[in-house]
Amino acid sequence: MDIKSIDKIVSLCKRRGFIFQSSEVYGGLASTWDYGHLGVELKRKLKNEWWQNIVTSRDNVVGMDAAILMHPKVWEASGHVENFNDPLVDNKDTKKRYRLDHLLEGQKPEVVESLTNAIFKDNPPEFASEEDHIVILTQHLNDLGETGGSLLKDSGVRDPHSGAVGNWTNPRQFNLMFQTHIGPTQDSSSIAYLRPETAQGIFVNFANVQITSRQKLPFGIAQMGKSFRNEITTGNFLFRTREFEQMELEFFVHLEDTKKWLEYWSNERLEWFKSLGITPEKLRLRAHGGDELAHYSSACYDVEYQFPFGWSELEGIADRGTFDLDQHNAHADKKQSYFDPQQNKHIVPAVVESSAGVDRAFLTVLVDAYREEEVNGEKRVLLKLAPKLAPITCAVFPLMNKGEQVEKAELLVKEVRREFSGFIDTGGSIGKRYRRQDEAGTPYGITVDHQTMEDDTVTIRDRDTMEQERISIDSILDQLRSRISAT
RNA sequence: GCGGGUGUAGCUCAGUUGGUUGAGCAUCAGCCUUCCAAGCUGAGGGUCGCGAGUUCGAAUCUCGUCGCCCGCUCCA
Repeated sequence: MDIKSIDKIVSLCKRRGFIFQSSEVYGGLASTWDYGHLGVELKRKLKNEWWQNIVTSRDNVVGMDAAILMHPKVWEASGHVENFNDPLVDNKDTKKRYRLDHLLEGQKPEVVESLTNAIFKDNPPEFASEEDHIVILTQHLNDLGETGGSLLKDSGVRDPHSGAVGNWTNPRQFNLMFQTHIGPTQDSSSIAYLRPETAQGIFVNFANVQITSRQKLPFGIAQMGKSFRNEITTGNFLFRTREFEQMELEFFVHLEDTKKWLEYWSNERLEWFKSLGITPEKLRLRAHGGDELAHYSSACYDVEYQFPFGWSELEGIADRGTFDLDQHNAHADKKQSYFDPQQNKHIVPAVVESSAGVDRAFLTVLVDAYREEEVNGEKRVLLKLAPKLAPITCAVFPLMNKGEQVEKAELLVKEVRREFSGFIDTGGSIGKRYRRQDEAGTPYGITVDHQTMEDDTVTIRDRDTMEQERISIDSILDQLRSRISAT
């Protein structure tokens, strides 16, 4: 599948009612998308699959649902206020952009020294380490504002891409958290943030949930919901957006067991994606290198999918140690701890996190399902969605759009709807109606014909094979059940 | 944010040196009655992304702006 196929999927999504661009009538809002009538069904089914797999089917995981707005101190404790931003600089000559700290790390010692002298003149502070040195330089350069760029240039900071001294812009700070105000007036005391991850809602409720659910280590708390990040660069359709939905599991364990559980959940999560019918060869687990790890994490696996635009992350499974609970214990009045009966003392549990993007999973399912086939010299576009995920499970057609066949079809679609999502289509030739449903990803089509009127049988047609079988109308629900469970 | 590309009907695209925007598909109504999109008749749908400028006249030329795509960076 080539890179163009994302465009084809965007087009199909709009044409069939999966995804529309947000605020389209006002010219659109950058990288925000709305789910249409088919999209919302697919998304709900995807989320239900996750909840069923992570929460409902397990006795050691419970769910919760925290508010999007939280006390601002949550984000100070979590490190997001401090760390969730990156000063960036651009080289106007090469048009390349760098994170300032990464850029400085790669410079020669004399360049760093020259910068240090320029910033601190004659009394530089003590640097605990080389890393600390870079952090402090980055901070000061960022604070310099108007003169930062020329300072970089004068100190001879080179562009790793060209090897030449860069024509640098002033460093600019991007805070990735959306700020808002609580209360009718916008004074500074009312600043709040839209959460950049759902995880913190779980951490600050750890003790509440643990005590009320009477769970013992190891156990998990799961949540799904919207999160917001002011991404510098968005794109690839639904892949990177500023408003997105997460499915997160925080699994609390004894500190010495994190490695074991990290392996366990990494494999569980990879298998889950496979269970959605996604091509296994296009899924992989990739361990993070040391330099890729987030500030809170000591080990991490990504579940990745091979998109037309390359291997990209669907989900991160991370060992966060005791970082989060420690942070809240240091900042908050109320302590988050666990009484371990074996050791007869209070401990701070470590956590293994699995954090998946709903919209990314949605995009993956669509991209993976998209097919163009040649049938009798004609192109057939279909979505080979897993039947359990398809927005419409079964469409019903009267072969002729008249009289008793239509009445019968209306009765049958009602029957289908007792358990599955059904849709009746009376318009156009039967072939055209099958193809419409192929494009929507509907796995089964039931057709009422002349024979139905004589012996109460109908044909059921399979989307993928296009083969039909004649069945009794009494067995429709049984047929659908067994066909779905067989996939 | 910077660089490159792009924007005409729901979708895919035409549109000449500047002169009243077209096609195919889709949609809707009717006819036809047929198990894999192409039968017949008719209808609806566009301030050519938006705003200025040049011009007698702009989809077309210029500038600005917004959205989308690719790259740089970051992440779910």
